[in-house]
Amino acid sequence: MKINPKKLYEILKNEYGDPNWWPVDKKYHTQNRTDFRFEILIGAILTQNTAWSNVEKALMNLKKQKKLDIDNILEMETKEIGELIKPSGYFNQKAKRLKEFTSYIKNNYNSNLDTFFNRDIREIRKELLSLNGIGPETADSMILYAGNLPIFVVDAYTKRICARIPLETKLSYNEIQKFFQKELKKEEKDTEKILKIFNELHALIVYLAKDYCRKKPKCLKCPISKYCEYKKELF
DNA sequence: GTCCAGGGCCGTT
DNA sequence: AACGGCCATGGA
Repeated sequence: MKINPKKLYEILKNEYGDPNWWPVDKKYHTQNRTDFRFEILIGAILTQNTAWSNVEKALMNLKKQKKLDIDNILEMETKEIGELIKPSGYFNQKAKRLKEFTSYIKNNYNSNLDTFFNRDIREIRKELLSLNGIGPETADSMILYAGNLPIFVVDAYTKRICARIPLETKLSYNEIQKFFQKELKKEEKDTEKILKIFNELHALIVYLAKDYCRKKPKCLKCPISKYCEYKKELF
């Protein structure tokens, strides 16, 4: 049986419902008069090749010290940032990346995230990619989940699932992204709904990959197994 | 103890 | 262009 991105979305949506993504404690930001989008931007860097449970500990450390905003990040020495974000791993390079990214926003956009995101997506993306430590997935996560702008995020899970089904043979980041965006826009014209699908489908793919499409897959109960050619180890 | 997680950079081929 | 080594913590 054949499957496409829209069908995949419908099956996973039926399986998992509304994903809670990207998790942010908005009450914290309301009380402290900080921008919750900044937490998403920082989280996007902290979660690079790292379990979210570890990122939560790092974000919690920053919140406890009331350092989770642009000016307070920039006031800290890189070493001090590293101490707070240590649970998220790679803390030396991530501390440097956080500081570089944050100073970029302050210096070029006067710390105004509305100004930063209220532009052409391709411009935003190009700028993010020019910063050290921000690659395609981090940039696109920032644009989609902090900027609330329609771009499809590809990660290692998406590539794995595409290869196994198979959905798309060219497995480079850009090819997979183009494929999903084209296919999903083909079936849905409403901009708001496209944004919602981009937002949710990436999250749902992560769930699927964690529960079933693992490195050692659990195809037996996988919700898409009948659409997938990769059924080597049915246990 | 081993494996892996919501990647990206840099050097080598 | 593609690949390997490296970065680091914590949970399974």
